[in-house]
Amino acid sequence: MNCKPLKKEEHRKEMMAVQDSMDVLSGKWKIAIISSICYYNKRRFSDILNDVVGISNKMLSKELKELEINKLIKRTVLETQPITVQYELTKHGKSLQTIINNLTDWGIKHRKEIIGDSSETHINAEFETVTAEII
Amino acid sequence: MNCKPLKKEEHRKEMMAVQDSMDVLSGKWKIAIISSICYYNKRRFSDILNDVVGISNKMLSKELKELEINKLIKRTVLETQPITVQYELTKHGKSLQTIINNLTDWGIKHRKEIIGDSSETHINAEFETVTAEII
DNA sequence: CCGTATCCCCGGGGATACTG
DNA sequence: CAGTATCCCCGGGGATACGG
Repeated sequence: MNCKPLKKEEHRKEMMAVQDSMDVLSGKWKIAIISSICYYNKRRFSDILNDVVGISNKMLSKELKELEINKLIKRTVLETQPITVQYELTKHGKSLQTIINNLTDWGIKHRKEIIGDSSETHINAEFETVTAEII
Repeated sequence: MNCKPLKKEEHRKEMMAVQDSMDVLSGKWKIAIISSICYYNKRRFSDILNDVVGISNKMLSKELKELEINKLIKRTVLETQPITVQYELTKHGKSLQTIINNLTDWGIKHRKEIIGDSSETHINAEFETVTAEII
């Protein structure tokens, strides 16, 4: 988005590229998953399931598959008993760090901009726990 | 995502921040809209409707509203006849440029990584035109 | 343990028509 | 022109159960 100096044609290509990135990252849980794996370096299915609060096994399976297709993570089956599976970031996956750091910084700026506050909760956090079953 | 050196608590905060950013950006059309406005500097509703291929007026209206709530764009009603409305990026909106540039660069890298190719079409492009009605 | 299969619901979002 | 209102469909995604 260098805005001004670009010809329309180049602008179109830039937009496609951004969209490609977003397609890879914008799944509901992608970043949380990447972050979990990155934080622990190597991580197993059930561990990630615990790290990423709220995700179902179905979704985790699906998101991991997509991340693998996009070559961001590597999946390794360990011949333990019973079988365990290990996930880790590929080089390509690690190359996301800059992006994620920028998104982090901007997210903090944004929070201040919007609510002038750096409270605990995620801005769009859901509050199911509050509305929990009464009956 | 500085991965290693962070305590769990800080890691949690970082993830929230990234998620805040993604919530703002990951709408189906957000980036295209921002990009359109940025490219032309000031832009009207119907113009954006044309720029962003495939978007409906309903969605455009909705997305613009969200962008405005997040203070990324400024909406100005012009007292023309009939009325026209002008959208432009706020300072906060413009602060996204770094992010979007990074996403652009990464998107290009990613395309090469995945298909070893820099063809014309958007990776996940839909191909409805091909499967168009035969009957 | 690591997923897949099945069921089912809800809301995202398109098409179209209408208003100020 | 710049949206709202209405209708309606489809698939994302949760809960649960099952298989290797």
